[in-house]
Amino acid sequence: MSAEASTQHPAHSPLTQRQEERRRRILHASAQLASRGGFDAVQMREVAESSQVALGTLYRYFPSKVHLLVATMQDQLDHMHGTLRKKPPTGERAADRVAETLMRAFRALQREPHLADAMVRALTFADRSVSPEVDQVSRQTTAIILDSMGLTDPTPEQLSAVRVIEHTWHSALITWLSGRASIAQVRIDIETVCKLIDVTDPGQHTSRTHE
Amino acid sequence: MSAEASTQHPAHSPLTQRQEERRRRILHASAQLASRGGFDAVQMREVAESSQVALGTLYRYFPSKVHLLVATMQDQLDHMHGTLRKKPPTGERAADRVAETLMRAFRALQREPHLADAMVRALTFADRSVSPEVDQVSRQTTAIILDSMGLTDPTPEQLSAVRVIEHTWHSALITWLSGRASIAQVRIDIETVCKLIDVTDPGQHTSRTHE
DNA sequence: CGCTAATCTAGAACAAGTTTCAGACTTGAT
DNA sequence: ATCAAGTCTGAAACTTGTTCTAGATTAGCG
Repeated sequence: MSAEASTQHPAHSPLTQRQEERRRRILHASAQLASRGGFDAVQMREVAESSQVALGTLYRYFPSKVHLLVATMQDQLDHMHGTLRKKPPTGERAADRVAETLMRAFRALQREPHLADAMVRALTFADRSVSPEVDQVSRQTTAIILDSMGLTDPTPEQLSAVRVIEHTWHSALITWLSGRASIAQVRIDIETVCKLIDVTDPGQHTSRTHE
Repeated sequence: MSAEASTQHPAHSPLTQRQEERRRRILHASAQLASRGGFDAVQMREVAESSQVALGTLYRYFPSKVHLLVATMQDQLDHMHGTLRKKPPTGERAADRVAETLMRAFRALQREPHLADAMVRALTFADRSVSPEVDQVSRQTTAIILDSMGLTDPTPEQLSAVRVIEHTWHSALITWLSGRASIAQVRIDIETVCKLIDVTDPGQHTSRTHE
């Protein structure tokens, strides 16, 4: 409950270069193994070996497998946010742009379904001990959605809609990953939930100034 | 890939009475342990011991911990559906009734937060091998929501809205269970997503014939 | 440079999910 | 009642996440 814990994590004090490199190697190995076989294929011993780090060290950097995978997700999300920024969505209405952005993200995940599996399963399986990290992922996701809406100063109603969109996004992803929903179904769900954006702000002409 | 597997599960042929009793004992032990300490407290060895069944037998009835917990959820859901039926929601509009029903279910879960944790974590962590069982839970949830709407013959749009509501329900539950959202926040999310019901069918006077 | 604290390593050990196996018990059909 | 097939039991073994330990290495500092 206290502000910051002990000297456990190297992340708390600025990392030396070698530590930064270790951290990168670990995340890379994690993503690589995840890409192969999903959540189960990310075995801590293998991650340690692949990244040329002792098992104990791996656990010093990431206190659990879930922490590691959530950190991997943060990493990938950062990457994706950058990519999405470069090609902003083109829809007229905010709802369309959000749906477009999420479907674009979804297609990216489809290219590495195993990696997606590992990350999303970790995210939803995370318990309280991972809350800060999961929250960070959530904030990042919110930022992406708000970005695509072109909003800098959302109303509480809009924030609620975004929250629900995120819920739907995660859950729809899970149903797809576990083979219980088709890609088409995911699209429908996303498009459906995006209607909420228009509901929370029906009057506003949310089309962007097409530069 | 074939229709039905080998003679693995006793569930496939009708159970004898003793088998039915064993199954009940197992589910009871599972729920009991889950109520104590959530997902982690449901340890297969303990479940086996509590229900006076050999470990191997437990695995014959439920091929994994996740299968067991999802079955536990089915069980609890059946129970809850029965309870909810007795006191139907009273709201005027369909959206209100759905929100009321879900909040009622939510309050029930709050009474056994550890049990809720075990069941929901299992549900979202389930992989493809549990798809049929998870699907069953999903159908049951859909039935509860449609019931509360008072619909017997929903349109595709309404079904989409219900899907999104379920997504939100699961995901909001997870954020609450992992301490990242307050009860108030969950209520807001549920109420927000329930607006979709009105969107998918704005004209219709969805108030029930108050008998 | 030489010291001290922190970090890293290799490897053993532990915990809980899952599998396996030999033998005892039930069940159903004849 | 008896036999065969299927089921249950108890216990050991195996897997993978996690923790622990003793010693080597590194980093920061006087």
